[in-house]
Amino acid sequence: MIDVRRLEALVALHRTGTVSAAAEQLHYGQPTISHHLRRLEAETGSVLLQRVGRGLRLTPDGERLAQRGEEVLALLARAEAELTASTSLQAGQIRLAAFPSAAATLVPAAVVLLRERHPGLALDLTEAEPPEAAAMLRAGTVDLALTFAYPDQAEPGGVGSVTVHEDPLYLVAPRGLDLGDGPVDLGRFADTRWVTGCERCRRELLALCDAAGFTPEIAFASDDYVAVQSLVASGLGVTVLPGLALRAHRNPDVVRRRVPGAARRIQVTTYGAPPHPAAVDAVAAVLSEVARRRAES
Amino acid sequence: MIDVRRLEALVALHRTGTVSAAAEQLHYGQPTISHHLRRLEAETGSVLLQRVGRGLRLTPDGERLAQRGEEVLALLARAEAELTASTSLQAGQIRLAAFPSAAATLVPAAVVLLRERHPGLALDLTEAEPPEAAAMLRAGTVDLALTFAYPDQAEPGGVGSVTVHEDPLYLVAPRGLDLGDGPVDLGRFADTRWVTGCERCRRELLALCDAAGFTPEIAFASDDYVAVQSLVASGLGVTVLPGLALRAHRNPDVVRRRVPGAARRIQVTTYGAPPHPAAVDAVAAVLSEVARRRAES
DNA sequence: CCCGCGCATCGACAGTATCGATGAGTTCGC
DNA sequence: GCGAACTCATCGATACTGTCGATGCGCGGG
Repeated sequence: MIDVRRLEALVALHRTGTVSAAAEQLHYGQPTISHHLRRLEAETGSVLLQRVGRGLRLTPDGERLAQRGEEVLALLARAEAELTASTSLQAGQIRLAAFPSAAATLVPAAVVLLRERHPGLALDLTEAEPPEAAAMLRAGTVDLALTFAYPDQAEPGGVGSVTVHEDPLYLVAPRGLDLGDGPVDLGRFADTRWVTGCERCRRELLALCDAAGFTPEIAFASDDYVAVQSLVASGLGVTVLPGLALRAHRNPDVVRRRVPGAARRIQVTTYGAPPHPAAVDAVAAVLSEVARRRAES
Repeated sequence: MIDVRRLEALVALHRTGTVSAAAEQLHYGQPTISHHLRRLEAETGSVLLQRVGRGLRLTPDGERLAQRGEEVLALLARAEAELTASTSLQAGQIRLAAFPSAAATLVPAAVVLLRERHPGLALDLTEAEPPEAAAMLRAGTVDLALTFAYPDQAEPGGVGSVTVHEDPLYLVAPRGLDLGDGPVDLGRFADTRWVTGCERCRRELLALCDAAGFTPEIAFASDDYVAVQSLVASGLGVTVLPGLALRAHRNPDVVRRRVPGAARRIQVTTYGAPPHPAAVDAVAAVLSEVARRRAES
């Protein structure tokens, strides 16, 4: 493989016309350029240069190689510039996975903030529930994920998460139902029919009801929080939904009350251990800040 | 500037998936690849790799850089291949300057022979009288030239010539003129009107006539040997033409006789001193051989 | 004819590419 | 659950070479 430094010397010679000028342009000494040129000829087994008077001239082969070399150097410079742009957060494409209610709430806000802070960074969003998101991180399909986890839930392997928000859970009931004031007791709904969300949410619901001393009768399950609210509004039963889902969409025919002590953790999840690429850290920071603002409001 | 060897390590890692396999592919030890990757990250200030389990994975930045690196390596390989092809005479474009009568005789024969010997080499012909040809060699416009010189003529500076053929000179007269047998004596035409060729040929003609004891009356001058023969055929006068010009074109209405001891040297002229690029030497050799064959026939 | 300019050569030094040996962390199988 | 095997990181040693300053050589200009 041709040594690029030698090519650089040839290109500089081609540009400047003399070895000394080439050396100056590259901030080298003149013997260094001479050395590289001689080695380049020896290593390629070609005649690239010709002494003429007190100067040098490129042979046709040398001329063509210098042109090729210019392309190579340009491509290298371009690659370096791209990398620098990405490292300095002036450019880049970050692929983000987020669960539906975050995709509808946190992500749009994060996009706005990211555009403000790092105009060159672009987000590419994919909707995915936490287990899929972890799998996508492992597979390298996405660079970053917004996930959630319920208390005492183990983290999937290979990924690292930082909790950025505690998302309280709400009991959601049809509008006609009088929930009274103060904290709500799930036990009141032991004999009511229930609607529940995705697999993981259903497990958490079962745990909550178990703590309240009963086993709920599940009438319907859907991971679509809009559909779930519609079912509740139509009087099919009650449900428990996290705050973000209710913020993303609020059916006017349902009422809600916080379930004391019940919450899920909203997490920014990355693959592997730090350090992460600067762009990944930047997007993670923006997501954290958006979540924190949401928590304060 | 990014070091290409480090890029190579990154590309190999990208291709193979593990450092060890990359090392094997590049015929290096594993610590060498590790070293290059670490240095690449340090020198670019980027996070390109991530430890995962007992292996490594490329970050998005690393992935992009690996792709760019692949392009760079491909371009380098291509440049090297082109150069090798040229050096081994499998490809190449040689620019040749030749004076008109050689362009019409020697060059076509050389093209045929060249195509036979080195099918990859291509000739690019420019017509030029010897002084122009020397200037073009000096300017780098052509790589090789066919020139001619009369005896005692000094060689222009910066170029080197090898004589490949002695081209005899002929007295050319209208068909009706009886030239008799045996060597022709220019003195016979002291009172005839003369036609002559280019500047240099005219000087040689004057020298020949001077040696024969008279000064010719020049009725017409043209560097076009076809036109000169037409003028002679129409009875305007007589002329002296070299063998190649008569071989390139022979007006049926003229007769010729050798001028004893008069000849011009046909030369292959190159720029500067050897060594020359292999392709230049190859074309020069073919031109020499064609000229030698012509001399023998 | 001599001076200046440009390249080649030489010797020396520093930087580093490379390797083998070894250590640390992870995965897999028994 | 523990050991074996695998993968990468680290370390020290060595040889290579990129780089420079000094100097020699050849050519062109004053």
